[in-house]
Amino acid sequence: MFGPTLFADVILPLPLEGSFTFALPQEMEGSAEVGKRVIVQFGRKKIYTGIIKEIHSTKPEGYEVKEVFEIIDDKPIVNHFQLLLWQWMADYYMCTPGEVYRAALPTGLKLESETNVLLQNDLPDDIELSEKEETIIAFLKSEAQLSISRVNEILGLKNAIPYVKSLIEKRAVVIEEKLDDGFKAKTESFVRLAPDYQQEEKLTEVLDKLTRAHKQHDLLMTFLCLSESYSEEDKKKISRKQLLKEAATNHGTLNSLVKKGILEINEEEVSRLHFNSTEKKELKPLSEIQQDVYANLKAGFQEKDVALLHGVTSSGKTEIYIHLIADYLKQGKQVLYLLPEIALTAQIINRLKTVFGDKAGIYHSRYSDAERVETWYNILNTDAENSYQLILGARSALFLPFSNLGLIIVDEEHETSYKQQSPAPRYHARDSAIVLANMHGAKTLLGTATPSLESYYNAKYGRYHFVELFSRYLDIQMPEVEIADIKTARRKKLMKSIFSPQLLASVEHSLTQGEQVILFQNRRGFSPYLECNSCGWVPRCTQCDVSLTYHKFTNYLVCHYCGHSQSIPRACPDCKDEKISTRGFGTEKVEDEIAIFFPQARIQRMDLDSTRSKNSYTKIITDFEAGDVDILVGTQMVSKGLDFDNVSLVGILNADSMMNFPDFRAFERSFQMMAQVSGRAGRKNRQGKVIIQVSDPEHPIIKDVKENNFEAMYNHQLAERHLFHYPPFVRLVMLSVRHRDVEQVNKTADALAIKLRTVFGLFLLGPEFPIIKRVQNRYHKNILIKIKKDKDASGKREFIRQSCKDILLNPYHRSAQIVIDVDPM
DNA sequence: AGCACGCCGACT
DNA sequence: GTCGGCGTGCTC
Repeated sequence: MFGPTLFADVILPLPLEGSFTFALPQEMEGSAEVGKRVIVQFGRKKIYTGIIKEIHSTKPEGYEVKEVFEIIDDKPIVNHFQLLLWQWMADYYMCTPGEVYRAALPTGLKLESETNVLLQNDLPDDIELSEKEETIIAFLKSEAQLSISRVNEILGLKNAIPYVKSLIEKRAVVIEEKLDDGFKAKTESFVRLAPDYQQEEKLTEVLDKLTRAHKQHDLLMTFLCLSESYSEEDKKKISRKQLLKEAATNHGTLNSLVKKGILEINEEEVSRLHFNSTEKKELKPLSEIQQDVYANLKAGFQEKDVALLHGVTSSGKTEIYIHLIADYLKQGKQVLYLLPEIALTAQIINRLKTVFGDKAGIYHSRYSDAERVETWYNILNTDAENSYQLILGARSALFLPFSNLGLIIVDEEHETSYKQQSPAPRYHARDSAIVLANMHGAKTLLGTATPSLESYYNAKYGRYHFVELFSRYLDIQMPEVEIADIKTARRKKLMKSIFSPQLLASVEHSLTQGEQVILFQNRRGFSPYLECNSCGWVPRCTQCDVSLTYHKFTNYLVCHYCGHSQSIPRACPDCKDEKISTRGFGTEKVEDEIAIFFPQARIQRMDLDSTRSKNSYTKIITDFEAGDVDILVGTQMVSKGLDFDNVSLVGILNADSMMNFPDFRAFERSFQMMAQVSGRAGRKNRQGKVIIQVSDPEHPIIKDVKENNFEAMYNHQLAERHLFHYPPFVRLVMLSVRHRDVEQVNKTADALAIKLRTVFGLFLLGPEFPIIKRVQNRYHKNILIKIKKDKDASGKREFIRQSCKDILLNPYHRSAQIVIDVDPM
């Protein structure tokens, strides 16, 4: 007997280490290829789509090999560069290749099976069934098939499998594994002339006959007019939707013409991507300064692979990017332009679309999954006519099947949202972009008005090429920054609600001038929490260890960690007092309070809650741009990617809350945030104003913001990071031990720490409870490891990985969960 | 992750 | 006695 000769190592979308080997049946030997998807059975019944990582002829020892069910693709959908990137990510961020695969592919490309329960064909009617089994059968008679989750739902059980199993034994039902269809091409109906009527004479004849059927006559005429304007290649077809709209008629009329055999309707696949081949505009010429920067960057790329462009807001960075992109596209290279999710606004997209037209594609979470799949295929087919050469996208765009990258731009490089928090892979898109670029021999450009300390350090010490651009475009002046000392104001009873007198006066002034105001409060909701006036009781989340945030609009208390919400207690459960009042303030409260002082002003709020629906975000921005809003109240969302022309005042309501955040990056972040928000003030020909309300006006960070002194802030922070061993001088790895039971968390975390301390010694901090020690009923305890940069980093990583594995092998600890976060933010 | 198996407490 | 909980082990 001859066994199979070829085997495929397959990556499965599971949190399991390594890949799994399947046998390739003879008939697949020719078509199997690395990067193609395969359908395989894994475990007793589950079916998954895996990716072929390698093909070889080494028969694995020690277990029975299963066969590949089917090869899905004609051509690989994942290329060599991608597999390399996945491998690097799994390695560096200490997760499994399956987890990377999960994150990388749009959902429509990874099918997973679902178990369906079906009625046995010749159902014997003399079987005895329990009540629950009867229920299942009754439902099956009306619904034909039920998923396991549906069965659970019907029976109101968590796990109904035993009942299904018993039914199978009684030969009443069968089960089958069904793959979701996943991606489906979109179809549209097209109308064309039937072959018999394609000659002129025939048509005239028909039109004459139709004189009595006015509607049909008109419809046919409309069709002919429309098809006139199309070229031969389109074979004179018109979309049904368009035809009916133009002819202002209904389906019936069209159907009559079809019945008479004059017209035909066909379903055809169409693209979901929008190609509108608009006239492309010429590149705007660069200003002299921009031209210098452009030349400087190009020269820098001759020597270094990464460049950092530190350019103040409105310095025209985007214009420089556009020229660089054009340059790489001309060389036939692909370009990836990464932006944080919230900065991917219509503004920036339109700007690039007008220059690059159909060469530019967009990829981010607000696009449907089907669109993402089409974008994926589009990039895969590099030689196709409509192939994108430039992709504008959020961090996940990193995973697209680029084959020929020349340049990656990471805009707003300092943004923490580039780091994926969960689930694994907890990757940083900026750092991964640099790695990806290296694989392609491409260059990376990091751009920002407020560099991260990491990038700044790399630039300062020569790892990156460094370019600074300090003059604003059209010589717009930097805003004047004023500090409002709210501690003193409060003592002197000068504060009006949450506003300092300076701020109110300035808002008044701006409004009378017909100018717009932005108020920034880095906290959503109405109040951070409620508190009982007599006993100090604070409502807390039942699942997590946090106080609930009060949302006035919905009149609910919401947990910002798990999303749990509940209504407001009428009285304090502890002391029965009915006086419960709000403490602190969020965007909602700012919105309410400012309305009291300026009742005639049009106020709009922009935060996670007000932009939840699909188009609300764009609407708020267009309204604000159009001048339909006087005061915009928002969280950090207002600081991203918006170019407003008429904003003369920016108010930062509570700088303390950012600076007092217990994190070693708090000062860096506060500085960046304040600088970014300030950048929204002062456009065109007048100087804008920024008012920062803060309790400690003498704080060095406040001083640095006021003087717009980047250097001072960076140098001071760098010195501190150096002294206390924090990034960029060391690499951090955060281990989070989680368990339902506090005692268990303590014990497991301690055991892990002891093991790790043998290598890391004093470079291990903790274990300690984070500020939020319980999330969704699980206790967390963190261990922070600092890895010195000069040492063998990959060996250390391996040691950490192994230690976690060892701990979880110990029966005493195995019920705990350990989450590894490399370079946590 | 998902699933099966096996052990233990609390109810018809 | 069985139902349903959860801990444990395995998947090419």
